[in-house]
Amino acid sequence: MTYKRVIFMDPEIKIENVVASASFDQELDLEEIYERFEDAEYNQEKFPGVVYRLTEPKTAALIFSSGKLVCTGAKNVDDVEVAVDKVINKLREAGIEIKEKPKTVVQNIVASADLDHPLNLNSIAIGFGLESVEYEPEQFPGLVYRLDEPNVVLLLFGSGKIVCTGGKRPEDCEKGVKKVKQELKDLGLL
Amino acid sequence: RLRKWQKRARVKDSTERNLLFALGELDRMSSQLNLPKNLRETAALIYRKAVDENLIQGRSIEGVSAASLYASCRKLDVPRTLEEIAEVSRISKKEIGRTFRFISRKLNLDLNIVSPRDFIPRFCSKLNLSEKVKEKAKKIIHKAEEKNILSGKGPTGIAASSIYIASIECGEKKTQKEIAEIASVTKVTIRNRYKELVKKLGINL
DNA sequence: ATGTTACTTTACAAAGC
DNA sequence: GCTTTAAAAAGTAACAT
Repeated sequence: MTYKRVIFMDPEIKIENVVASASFDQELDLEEIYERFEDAEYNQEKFPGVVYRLTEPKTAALIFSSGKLVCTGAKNVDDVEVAVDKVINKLREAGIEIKEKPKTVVQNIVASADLDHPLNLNSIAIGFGLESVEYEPEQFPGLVYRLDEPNVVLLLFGSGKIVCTGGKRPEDCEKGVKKVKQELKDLGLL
Repeated sequence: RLRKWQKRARVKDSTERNLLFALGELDRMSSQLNLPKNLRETAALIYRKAVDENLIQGRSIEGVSAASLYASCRKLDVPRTLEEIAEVSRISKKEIGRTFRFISRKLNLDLNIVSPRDFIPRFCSKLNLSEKVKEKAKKIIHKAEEKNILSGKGPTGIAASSIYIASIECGEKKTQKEIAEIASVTKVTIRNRYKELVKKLGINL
């Protein structure tokens, strides 16, 4: 840990949630899974997938009859793999044949960061341009800022805290935060 | 050819029927809220523009009407709360809010950011407060803006708290409950905001 | 009067209505 | 479009103590 990390991780971001998807290339009998899992939820009327929660890592898996799966709640990309492995083991223990582990694809990463400096959202909205920003304090306390490169959405708060979402890789969030930080500096708002 | 012509006539027909319905909605909501004529006209202009840009697709006419009305109030810097608009509409304030954000982005309405100051004249009038209270409340807001202690806070809550403080300072005290009802915020919010304003602006009550 | 819980916003996949 | 899942930010609201 190292040098490289210290240098390139500059705008320390904390990954709060990772959403990923995967596909077992086979159909699954959700009724069977629901019966054999002690703690799974399944209400067809409510939602077409089985909801299965893991405590370690604390995540939730949504299992569909098509054999596709969604994993949410992981605090880092590696935990997604751990969670999916546990779901596979659980399925096999329940007597459901799973040929091999599918590739997981990260679909979204939510991260938080702190600029350690209060922000004037009014000035930022005007400085960034009312057309590229959304700030409606009656509806939500955060200022919504959409970036094209990287393709992420940032929520800026008066406290200086930031939420970055929409990234596919941790670097997307890193870059996004770095970019707003620089833009704020350029406008003399930080 | 004849079919094509008939189809066009039918489309034109329904478009006109929808426009009439929307204008009727705008008029109905406007009268219920006692909005002035120029504001109704602005709302109609915004609605027509939304139709021209095909923004109604996938949205209800009532929702776009309510959002257009909210937008026109914003355009003229005499904002109503989403709560107030929702009260005279069948659409929820959540949906009116999303529709409003959508059309204001697409139509480049370039609206000013809502300032708590914009609510002072209307709220004070409803509370029968004097010109002196209005001016004092605006001064409080101005100082708070300079100190940047308003970012992210709801403008109606700040307007309400400023009025609460100003009414006491001017000897025309109104209760938190009275102000809360007119500003559509809870008394808890007024209490929290006024305590913060008093503390951070060094006001002695 | 305070405390807890819950809802607002952002992104994203999944299958089905 | 909606439904469900997760998580953060800060403000406001609703209901309980």
